[in-house]
Amino acid sequence: MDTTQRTDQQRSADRRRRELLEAADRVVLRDGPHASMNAIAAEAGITKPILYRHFGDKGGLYAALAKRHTDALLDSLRAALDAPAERRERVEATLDTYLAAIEARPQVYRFLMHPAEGGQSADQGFDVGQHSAPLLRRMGEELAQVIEDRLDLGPGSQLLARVWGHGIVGMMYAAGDWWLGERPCERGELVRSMADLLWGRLAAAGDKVGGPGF
Amino acid sequence: MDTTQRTDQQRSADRRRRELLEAADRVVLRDGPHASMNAIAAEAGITKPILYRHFGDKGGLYAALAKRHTDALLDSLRAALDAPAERRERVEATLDTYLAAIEARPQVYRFLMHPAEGGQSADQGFDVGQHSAPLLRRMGEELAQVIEDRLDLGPGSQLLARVWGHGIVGMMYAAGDWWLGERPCERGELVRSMADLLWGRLAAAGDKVGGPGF
DNA sequence: ACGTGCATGTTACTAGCGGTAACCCGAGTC
DNA sequence: GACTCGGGTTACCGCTAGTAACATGCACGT
Repeated sequence: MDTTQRTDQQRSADRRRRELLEAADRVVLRDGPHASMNAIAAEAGITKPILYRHFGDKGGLYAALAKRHTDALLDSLRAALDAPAERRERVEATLDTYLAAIEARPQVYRFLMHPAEGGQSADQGFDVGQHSAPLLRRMGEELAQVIEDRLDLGPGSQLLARVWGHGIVGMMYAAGDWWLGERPCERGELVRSMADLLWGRLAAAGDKVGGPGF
Repeated sequence: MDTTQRTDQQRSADRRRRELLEAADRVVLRDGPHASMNAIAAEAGITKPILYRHFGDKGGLYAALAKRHTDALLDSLRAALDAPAERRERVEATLDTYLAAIEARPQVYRFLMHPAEGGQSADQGFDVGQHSAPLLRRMGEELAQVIEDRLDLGPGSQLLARVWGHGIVGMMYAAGDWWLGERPCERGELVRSMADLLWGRLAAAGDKVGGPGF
């Protein structure tokens, strides 16, 4: 096997792949998560079978596409999480970073959270597991790792960290989604409210007069 | 218009509708969220156009189906939330009820969280809003109402309650989904870990030795 | 008794999707 | 010049959601 030849080919293929991904990106941003393979191929100036040669199937293309955006988002989240500041400030910065991202590019967000179900081949056998968006899982695991690394949680810390990682990410997700739809307040206010929740204000709050508390 | 006649017709139509929904239920439970209209019609012993006459389109059928399950789940959650006990106990009971539900019937859960995207007619115009599952939204609003009714949160209580409602529901969702996929622990342990998070243990935890805390 | 609505049901179709087989062509190689 | 081989296309398959048009049976008014 000719090694340099092989690398040349691979480089060319990789360039093509990136071009195709960029075209796909444009289409998904324009048409939403239901962008068809035909449309993507047309945008890239080619026809379907090439896409299939490069990405296997629609799920493969969408996975590749999602990976880019997910990586980018995770990078900025890591940056916010690693900043030199108090814990509460970091938490707020991370929440704010996430919200700013979904606010700035809602279509990307929508695509990442709803990878269009990926056809029926993927879930034949009905595994149930991993039904939620890969982005959520990855964010959850990442946050869990940080929590476990940095916090002293005593026995059972690993499990606790993972539960919290996924839980906090879910909180961010659901509250963010609701906020994005209704825009009931400024971003900062939402951030503060969520941080308050994480800081135990739910447990500390007093009952309202007139009945047993929640 | 003959009123009794009309009610008779309506009652008959309603009965039929319920039968069809039950058939659809069986198919969705068996085949997952991608159950086709053909399959549902076959299970009901009829053919497609009847389904379309009753439910308009696939989204309508799925919405009707989801509403039943969502109502049922929300009823049991309300029961847990309204039990006469301490706040922490109630929170744990509610979390446990939710987790027990998704554990007992994962296919239903999967269906409720991923209503198969509902075709492209629904999101033409690309609203972005309300992208997450209706079940999440409804649970969030419901919980928000309870929080607002029962807790004394001072100024801005309404916004705070809604953020927390959606946030807690999201936490439950993501952690539950992860747990269902990996089964890393008993249900009770997950419940306790989440309650700990809500009770402020994240803020209270000490830094690990060797660096600035999270 | 007889049409006339009207709900219920069917067959047969369209349009579009994901995915694939088969062919096609130009560039490099012996 | 024949020969392979990567990049590309056309034309198709099977499946889906959704619909139009046709059939059937039961209640009604006259």
